[in-house]
Amino acid sequence: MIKNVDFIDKLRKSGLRPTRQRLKICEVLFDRENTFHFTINDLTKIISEKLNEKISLATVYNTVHAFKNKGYLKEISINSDKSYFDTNTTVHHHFFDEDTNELIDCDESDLEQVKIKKNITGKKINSVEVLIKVASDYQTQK
Amino acid sequence: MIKNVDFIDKLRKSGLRPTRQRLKICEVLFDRENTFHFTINDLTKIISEKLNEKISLATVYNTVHAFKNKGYLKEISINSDKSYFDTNTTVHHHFFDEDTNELIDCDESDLEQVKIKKNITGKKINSVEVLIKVASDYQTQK
DNA sequence: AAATACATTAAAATCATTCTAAACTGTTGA
DNA sequence: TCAACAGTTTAGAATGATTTTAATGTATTT
Repeated sequence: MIKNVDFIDKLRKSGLRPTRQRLKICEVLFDRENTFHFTINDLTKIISEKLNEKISLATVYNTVHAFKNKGYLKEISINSDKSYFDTNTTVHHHFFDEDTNELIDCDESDLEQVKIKKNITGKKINSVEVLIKVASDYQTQK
Repeated sequence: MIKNVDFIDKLRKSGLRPTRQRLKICEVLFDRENTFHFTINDLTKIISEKLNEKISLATVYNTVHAFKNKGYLKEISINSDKSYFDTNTTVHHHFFDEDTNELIDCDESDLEQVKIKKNITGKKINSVEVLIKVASDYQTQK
């Protein structure tokens, strides 16, 4: 379990004031064993239902974007109707379960290094991301 | 150049009535040499500015979704604020130019086959998509 | 050509996200 | 310590993409 002072420190070092709201959100996002994937909606629900805290929706958006800009969160695009965020900010790939709308991290050993043989003149590669969509065997392909 | 009768035929065979609006949209999307990537906004602009046609926005959405459902278009998720569509419905990967917001198809030879070594029990893989984000050399990484 | 089912339309509704401007709070430094 | 300032939070309004509604229009069937 991570202590609150650690988050206070982390926030201060990033030039973000450690407010009650930001600390609560830190607890939800970073005080856990595993990578956490969420939408703003998920996070808002956890805050209000599980923690019984009242944080304005605008603040949730502000905070998540602030954390993203500081490199503590990564935004993932699966479909266009919603943004997913990931507490794992390393370069990695994903499985996306179309039955449950759940994102699952791939680790190093799950797929072989993606080799790109062409590059676009004058441009550098910023990221290479693989998204593997899966669904139940009996389902029809989308 | 593809003839209108071809589109009429194609639409009928798909169980879609060949209306004036659908035919116009077919011309824009499918009467071209290369793969076409677009947003609803792009398409609407072409229809009204280049073709001087008036097609209701709802119809553009309806038609694009109908074409997608029939497998004539593919939806691509790059970022969450907009949907991109692609007239190339084969399995293929993309470069995304972050300077211009332009999507570029990869062809077979641009990258080596992506090998997935793990699979999720009870689930089958529906798609494997690679997105390579590029930007000008002098730009800072996003 | 009537009847029917499918399509189009403008406008309203919806949903995620961003903006606004006022109130609030952490931090700084006298 | 406390005033002043800059950074934050907030509710509610605004925005922008997309969907729905319900009325009107049109292709197809008989």
